[in-house]
Amino acid sequence: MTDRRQRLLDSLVEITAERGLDHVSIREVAAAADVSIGTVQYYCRTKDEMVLMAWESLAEKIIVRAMGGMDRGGTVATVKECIRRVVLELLPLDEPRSVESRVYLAFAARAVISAPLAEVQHSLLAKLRGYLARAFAHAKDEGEAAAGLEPDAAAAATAALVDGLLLHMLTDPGGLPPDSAVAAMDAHLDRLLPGNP
Amino acid sequence: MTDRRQRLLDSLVEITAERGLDHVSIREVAAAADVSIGTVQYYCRTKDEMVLMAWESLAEKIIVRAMGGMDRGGTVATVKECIRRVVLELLPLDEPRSVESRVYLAFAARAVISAPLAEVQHSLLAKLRGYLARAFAHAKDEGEAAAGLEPDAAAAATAALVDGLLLHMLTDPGGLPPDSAVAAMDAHLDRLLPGNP
DNA sequence: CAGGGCACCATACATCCGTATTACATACAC
DNA sequence: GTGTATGTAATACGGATGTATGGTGCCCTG
Repeated sequence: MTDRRQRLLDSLVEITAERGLDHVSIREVAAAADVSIGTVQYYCRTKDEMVLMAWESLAEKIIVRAMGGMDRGGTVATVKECIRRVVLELLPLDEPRSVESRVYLAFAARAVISAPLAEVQHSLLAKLRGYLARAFAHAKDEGEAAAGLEPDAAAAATAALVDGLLLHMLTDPGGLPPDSAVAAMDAHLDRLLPGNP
Repeated sequence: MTDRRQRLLDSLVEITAERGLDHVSIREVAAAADVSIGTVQYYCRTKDEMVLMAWESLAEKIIVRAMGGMDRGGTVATVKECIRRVVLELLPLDEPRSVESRVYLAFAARAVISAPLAEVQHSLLAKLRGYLARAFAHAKDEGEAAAGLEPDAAAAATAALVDGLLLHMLTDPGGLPPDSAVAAMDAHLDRLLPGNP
């Protein structure tokens, strides 16, 4: 079944999180998943295809978890709280999300060079920005937004801030501890959507 | 002379910008700089050392240009304009800065894995945040800042936003064109430092 | 002029990589 | 029962990589 394929992609993610995307090889993935090289080749014709499939799999997982974040934990009072949950879900605030973020960053960095990977990144960011833009527009309708707020621009800035905080948390953990990152995000949202909660 | 060493590091940067940090090899660098493998080894004992030296060289160049940005172009009216010049200097808004940003991102992504590279990144971000924090503090003293602005937090958020915009411009150019990135940065600064210019 | 250090080069070696090929099982079709 | 598809494995091959080694010209000092 396809769970064999997924185990291979999970192994790739694991290796990438621990040692970086450059240390990923067919042999390493095969060993980590405890299968032969031939089996890896059976599911992924080429290494580039394997990396692309893993990236698609991870991007899907990220977007599902982030978007689903607003549903969990009962009802939400304000649009701001809704947005806050989504973006905080994307930051490396615990071990599993740290793994995910490290791999996300590795794939994103490679997307600068690889067109197929860039396509996945484009789709991921488009969904995130789209969701945020709708949320900001809704907040504007509800009168929760700051004067003159443009939903699309606010969405682009918020998405960029999330990834910037993620980048700095991962590459300079001493300079930007988790608390500061969350505080920066909260201050940003407070500026865009003033109000109590 | 040491210009030989610098030519090697420049070649490494060039290769990284065009094909990514994984395609950097001693042979490729030697060929790009039109020297022998042995010469590369003479200046850099190991490949990791070569990459680290290139990263240190680039980080220095980036910080000098960004900090120096406020001096160029005559006097500056406001603190906001001063900050704006520095951060816009860091975005990939033309070819040379696009090259620089691509390489910066490649090094930053590797800093997640490599401690020596992370140290350089920490130093780079500390200088940037330090400068921004002093600027925000100065703006606060001058009464140009929004109510309740905390210089350190504003600096961390601004630095993160710059790198987030950089990341999205490079990995999803279709989703975040240069104009939108500049607009997002301007809107961010307007929120922190309201006022005419 | 003798000699030593510096900058540079060519080559060799072991290792790892991506991929292709071949073979071996099991299961299901006819 | 024979044949065919599917999943898994073992191995081979050409190429690239990091590094070590030995050698060559050249300048400078004595």
